[in-house]
Amino acid sequence: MGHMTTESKPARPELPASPPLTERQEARRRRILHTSAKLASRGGFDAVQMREVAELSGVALGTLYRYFPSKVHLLVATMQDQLQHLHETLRKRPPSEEDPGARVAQTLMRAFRALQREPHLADAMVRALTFADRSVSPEVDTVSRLTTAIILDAMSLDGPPTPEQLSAVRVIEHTWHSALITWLSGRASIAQVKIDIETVCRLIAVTSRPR
Amino acid sequence: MGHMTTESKPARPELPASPPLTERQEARRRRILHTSAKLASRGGFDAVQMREVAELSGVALGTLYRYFPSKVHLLVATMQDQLQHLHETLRKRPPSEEDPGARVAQTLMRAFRALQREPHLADAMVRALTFADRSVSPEVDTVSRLTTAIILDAMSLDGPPTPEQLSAVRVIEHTWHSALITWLSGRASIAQVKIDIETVCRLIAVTSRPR
DNA sequence: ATCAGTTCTGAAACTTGTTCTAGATTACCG
DNA sequence: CGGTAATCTAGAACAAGTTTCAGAACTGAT
Repeated sequence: MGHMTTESKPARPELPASPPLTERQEARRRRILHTSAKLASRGGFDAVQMREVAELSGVALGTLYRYFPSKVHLLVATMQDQLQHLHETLRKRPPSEEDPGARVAQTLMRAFRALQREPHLADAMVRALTFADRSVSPEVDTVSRLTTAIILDAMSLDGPPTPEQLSAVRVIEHTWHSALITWLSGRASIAQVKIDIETVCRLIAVTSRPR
Repeated sequence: MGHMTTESKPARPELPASPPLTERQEARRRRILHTSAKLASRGGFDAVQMREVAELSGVALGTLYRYFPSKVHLLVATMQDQLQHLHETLRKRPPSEEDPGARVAQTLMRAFRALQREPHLADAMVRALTFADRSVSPEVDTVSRLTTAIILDAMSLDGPPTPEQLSAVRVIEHTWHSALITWLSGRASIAQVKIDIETVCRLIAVTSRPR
């Protein structure tokens, strides 16, 4: 995979992020993300080829790399994008269960069903996420924050979450990502993922009750 | 990363696995694994370069690929190897805690400290593990079974584990892998990983008690 | 409208995983 | 020991991620 060295970079001198993007730049960015999602839906991680993304987006390869400094950056950004949509969708139909743990489980299973409809896209995004090295940390962190927000939303707590609840949420996220990976690589069935999610969601009850 | 297509392969026709290896073949395999671990210890996933592994192992590139059909296969096999060692080491000093959950947490923290001594090696192995696609499933499954065995050992149950306990162990494994990734990519501190492990290990208490 | 600086393009080059091929070596069988 | 099939070697070739560079197009300020 080319270089992908783990060296520290001198605080990326460019990147169209700090200065606000012009309209055409925003459009380019959007076009690239769209192409990326389309190719990913077709054939997963391997099907997203930088040259092809550039070509289909009507952009030079160098430009693609200016917007997204690596394939992993691109796919993580794609995931951010998709997660935003998901978050909005989920917001509209809040979970119906009573128990907070059950609500979270229900929400995650909804998300899981959405991923099942686009397994290749899921593959590309999740693989990129777990393969990301330190240079992608900020972007991965954003994804993580989004996921946390979705779970906390599902819990619909009265007040702010306790540290214990936040720990439980972290563990739920861990389980969620890892369970997805086992499913995507064919080592776990859908039913198994469901069980794992339901199992980990019991932690919410544990951390809500006084010990 | 070259090809790495996701297509199904025709049930690998060769591979020195089914027929027992000759002595020289066993030696070659061992040499390769050793080189792999050495390079990985130096610079992580990226530092394990197939040409260099071949050269340092005194083996042609084609031979390396005959023994390990991809870089990910090689690194997962390396992980298998390391896990065996770890398992034996852990067996010698069983955890001292009373509570099963605490025993598991203690064991995993020991393993974590071992990984901290070779963070680059840990990086290479864990990244390979989570990046593995379907073609590596059998090997990844072996690693998973080893990990399960280590955790079950730490629990030192009286009888065979209940299905609920097995679910808890699965979730613990998920958390373990994912927490390692966040640590390796610099998004979580050692202390944070510790908290996550301790949090998830509470599930053992939950699933041991009658509900 | 012009100029300077940035951004974008097109194309080649480079890196590393992976595959392929022709010829040597080795292992095993009679 | 001789022959044959499997294995190994050396090296080229190929694929896809990444970098680089010269020049065209665009932007913003004057």
